[in-house]
Amino acid sequence: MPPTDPPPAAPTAPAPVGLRERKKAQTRAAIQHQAMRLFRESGYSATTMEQIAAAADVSPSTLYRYFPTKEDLILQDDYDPLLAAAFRAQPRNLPTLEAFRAAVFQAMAQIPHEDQEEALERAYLGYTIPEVRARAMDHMLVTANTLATLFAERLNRAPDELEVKVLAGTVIGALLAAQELWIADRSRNLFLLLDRALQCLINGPGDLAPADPQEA
Amino acid sequence: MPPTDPPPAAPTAPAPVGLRERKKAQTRAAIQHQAMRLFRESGYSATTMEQIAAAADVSPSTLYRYFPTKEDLILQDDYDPLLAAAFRAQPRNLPTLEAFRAAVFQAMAQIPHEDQEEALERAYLGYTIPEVRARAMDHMLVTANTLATLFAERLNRAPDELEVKVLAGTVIGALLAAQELWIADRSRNLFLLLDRALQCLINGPGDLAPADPQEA
DNA sequence: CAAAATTATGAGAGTAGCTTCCACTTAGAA
DNA sequence: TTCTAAGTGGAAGCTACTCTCATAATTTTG
Repeated sequence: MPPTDPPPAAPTAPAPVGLRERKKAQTRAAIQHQAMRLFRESGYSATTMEQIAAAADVSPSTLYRYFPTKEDLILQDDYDPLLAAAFRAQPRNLPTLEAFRAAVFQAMAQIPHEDQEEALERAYLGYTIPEVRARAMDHMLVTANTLATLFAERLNRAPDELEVKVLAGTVIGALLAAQELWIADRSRNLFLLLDRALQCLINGPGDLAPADPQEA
Repeated sequence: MPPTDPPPAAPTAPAPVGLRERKKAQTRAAIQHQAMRLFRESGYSATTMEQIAAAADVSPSTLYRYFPTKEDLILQDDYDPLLAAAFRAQPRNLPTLEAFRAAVFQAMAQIPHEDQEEALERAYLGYTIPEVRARAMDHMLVTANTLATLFAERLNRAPDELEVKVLAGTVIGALLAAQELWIADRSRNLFLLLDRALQCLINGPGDLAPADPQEA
């Protein structure tokens, strides 16, 4: 039911052991790296799949096997499982949203700094290029369902209960709000914005005072 | 900055007066109607743009002039201005979310029943076909910004304030939750689900009780 | 009412990404 | 070493989509 997932195995979860798996991960990384370089230098749409294949020293058919669509070159990563694990590890007495907020930061802390940089660059491209942004937004639906499942699990409720889904939805909405402000001014700290957005959900009554820009 | 919008004039807002405008609206409707029929009969991807053009009795180039992409055949409508107008017409003393809830139903009431049916069918297709869903989700961003502007206007705040954007984001999240439940079981009333989802936002503390499935 | 200006339409060729097919090579296991 | 399975490469086809220019219709103007 959820949207398309990358057929080839994800890069992180099961650390590659065999020689084959290692080469595969290597090829994937090389392709993605070269693609990002070309996008940076020549622009996304001006870069053809053939150019990327050539730069990464593989054939177009191989490229297509690793990244079924051009957008996947930007979108593919998989930090969601990391976040899920961090969330499950939160103490049960914490309110759901607080637990989520903590999980976000713990998960982020596990990602090497250089990978964070790259993820941010991909996030930016993923927002500015319409086709990619569309796919990225689509992935938000998957994330929303993942969140609903996690929340339901924690709350002893069904994942398809309206209230649970709404809660997950609001979190997604907060993420979007933070992301958008970051895109508008990338000198701001995305994670700080994210934290503040979640804080709005936590203490917010959902509604604001009409005129006064102050609410603590 | 917002995603691509349909270049040709929208069908609703300024009621077509001249002969030219009327013919244009007619052609647009014919194309979209034929496209939906073909999609229903043969499936989305199995239907080519040429077939649609032929069925609507126009040339492919004309088809592209009306609907720049295949997805637009499903996505194009413009009820957002209707909603905006309805929201602006709400009494100022109503809390923001309540005003929005009322606006949704007032706007919906203005849409002829048959058009509602068609909109629902398009919404369904727009969710089940991955490429289209991606574009639909992308449009959610535009809607989120529209909402932020409307809310900011009503609250005497800046539209790019985090709290305002978060509020708009949560509304989007609630809409998504309702839509998803409706997709899972289309015999349910989408607007009722939507209402309940918004209600969750209004009275919800944002967080739920852990074990008890009851909260009134 | 007729001519001019504006705008919609049609036809065609061209681009490029995605997708598929088949033959080949290479890595890992018995 | 031999068998098996998987990754790889080359080429071709399909189709969404773009661009240009000539033609036809509609509106406006004289």
